[in-house]
Amino acid sequence: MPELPEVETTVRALRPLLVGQTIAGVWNDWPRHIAVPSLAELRFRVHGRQIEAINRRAKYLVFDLTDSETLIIHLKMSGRLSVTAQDVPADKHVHTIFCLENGQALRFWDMRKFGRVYLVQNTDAIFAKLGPEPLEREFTVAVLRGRLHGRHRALKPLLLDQTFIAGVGNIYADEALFYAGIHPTRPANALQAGEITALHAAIQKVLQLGIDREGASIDLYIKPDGSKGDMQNAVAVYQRTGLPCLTCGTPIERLVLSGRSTHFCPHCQT
DNA sequence: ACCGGAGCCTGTTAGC
DNA sequence: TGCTAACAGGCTCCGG
Repeated sequence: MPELPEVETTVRALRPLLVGQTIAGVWNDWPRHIAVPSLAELRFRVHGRQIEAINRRAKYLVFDLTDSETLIIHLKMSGRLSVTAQDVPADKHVHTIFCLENGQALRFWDMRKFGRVYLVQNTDAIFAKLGPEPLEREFTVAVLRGRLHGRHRALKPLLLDQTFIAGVGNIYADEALFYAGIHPTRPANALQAGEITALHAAIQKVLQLGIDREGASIDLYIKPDGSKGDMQNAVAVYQRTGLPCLTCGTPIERLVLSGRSTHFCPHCQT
């Protein structure tokens, strides 16, 4: 399940392989992969356009193309991107391929077919509602405090809400609450000042750790070169149900909040 | 305005 | 043993 660190790792790996390259064509065997526009129009509009830059916004990969076209890819929970020679046979789970003029191809592997491709000239419709980028300088303790104010919702589902904060998913939400020492069911507006500071620090800490370790290869995520990340070896609570807390030894517990599995230490998180 | 839940998918796993 | 049903999860849409 690619979250901010996994998407960032993917962006960094793709950049040297794709920036400056020109798109020659699009192969697709599952048109619903293309959210907007139609497959036919996407083919027409990306043909001959060069990839000028690749960046990340929330969990989206953002490819700036020439002529103000922007190609956006969301990996959702099972998406993987890789760059290989065009003549490499496609795996059955590859549903979209961008062929390049240099003989290489960007392949979108997506076993569960939740991922989506967008091609737009104005990204506002896709990005307008997203919350702040948690690793940007603008995301201060005061900003977090302001966004928590007046919210009654439990913290875990709130951290997963992309309009509240962008890029955090199930793994890093659990990890952040653990390091902040906050129980996942605590209402957002019940946090003390010190807890908000701790939560802010914990969010940044776990996301940066995830980037430094090149993502968590827990479910289906692997890096574009096919190798695993290393963050799965550094999780404190995620999918560690029944195992001893790294801090106090108490068995990690699991509960379901808003339909999402949630892992926490009942002793350290209050 | 806010929030929870269904639905989209398919490989894996638990249970009969 | 072989089969089916439940499960996982990011996000959008719908209803309370």
